[in-house]
Amino acid sequence: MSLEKETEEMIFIAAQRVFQAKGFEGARMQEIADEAGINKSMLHYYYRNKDKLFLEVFQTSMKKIMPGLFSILNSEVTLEEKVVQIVEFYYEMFKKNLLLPTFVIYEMNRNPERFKEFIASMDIQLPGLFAKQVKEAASSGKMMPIAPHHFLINVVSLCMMPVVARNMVQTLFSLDDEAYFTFLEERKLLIPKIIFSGVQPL
Amino acid sequence: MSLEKETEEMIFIAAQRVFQAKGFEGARMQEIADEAGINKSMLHYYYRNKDKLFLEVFQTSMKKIMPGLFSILNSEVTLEEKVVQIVEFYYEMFKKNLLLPTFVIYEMNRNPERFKEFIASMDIQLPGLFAKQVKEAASSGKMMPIAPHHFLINVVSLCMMPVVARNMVQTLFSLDDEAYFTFLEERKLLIPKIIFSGVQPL
DNA sequence: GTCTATATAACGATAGAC
DNA sequence: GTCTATCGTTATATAGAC
Repeated sequence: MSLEKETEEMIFIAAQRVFQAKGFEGARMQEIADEAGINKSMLHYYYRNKDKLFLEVFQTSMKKIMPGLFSILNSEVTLEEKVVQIVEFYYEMFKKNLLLPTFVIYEMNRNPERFKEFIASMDIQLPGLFAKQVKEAASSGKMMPIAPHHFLINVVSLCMMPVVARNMVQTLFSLDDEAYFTFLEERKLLIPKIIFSGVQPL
Repeated sequence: MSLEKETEEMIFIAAQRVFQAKGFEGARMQEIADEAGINKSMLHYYYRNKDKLFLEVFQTSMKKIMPGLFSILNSEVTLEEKVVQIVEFYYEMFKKNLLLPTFVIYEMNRNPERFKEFIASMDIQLPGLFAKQVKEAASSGKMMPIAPHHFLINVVSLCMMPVVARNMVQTLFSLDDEAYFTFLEERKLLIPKIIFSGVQPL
């Protein structure tokens, strides 16, 4: 009988946990092995070296964050609906793994080339439909004129930053874990309001 | 004659650059020495070990980000003016050092206890005046009801995230360095508008 | 204070038995 | 495939001459 798949997957899951918690430089192969409950040399048997193991983890993490965003942006729904869907999409993902966005953002900066390669390999492109919607909404007077990339960055910033800066949020506002999750939940409704109406009364 | 102060300061400046670019785990004492143009053992002579050197850099970085924010929040100006000042304050700082926010946010998560100690030592506290302003604006009908910490996090998120995720922004939108700085400059005017009116036409 | 040389420990990676 | 033992390298840190 063979447990290869199980072992390989256990290693990968352990690597995800350790890399996401400690980053590439801070992660230890020994810790990944301990976390997976197997011998250290198994890591090299299945993934050859630390770089290759990391790359697998990084790419898998990227795939959780980027393609979903772009398929929403490209879909045939209104701008309002897109914002709601993006917020929902991200917060449901973050709820399962709070370390994911920090990991991706940090490792993206540590190795810009690797990120460029990823984007190229996925042929992710800025959706023309989305840009068109933003421009049309502005020219028809329904919205103030705003560059599509500012619009997009605003939504993503309001979603991600409170998770990336989790420790700051919890410490400054004295929130325990439960209160922090409530805080995130509140933002699901809040962010679309801020994007479209700011703090103006309804 | 003695160059102690100069040497110590050169080390500190070099340490800032290396730690902010590579993080604690990625930084090498040798690289800091090279960057400072001095011998590696000088680092230990002046700062004893890597941890102590790092702590100096981290605390100095924190002091650039936190107290200024809170003094604006506590000042006697309108809510609108506070938002304008915060955006101005952060973007002028980031212009000088783009790595600062990423460094602080990342290292804050890597060692939550150290951040708590810092906050305690600075007796930084959530400004009551600011919270009062937000509540009053809501109860008088000028603003929608919004928790003060959401309001604050929204402003900080819109400022910081595009800098923390610089590589993502530049890659996805194909911005060279000059275009990226223009992008940041545009946000100085944009962020207060989004906070108070969202994307509604004026 | 500043250097050279070296101790010490940790890490990634490999060899080889089973 | 999985283990033990170990190699080779690199990192922080220190000792000691000047």
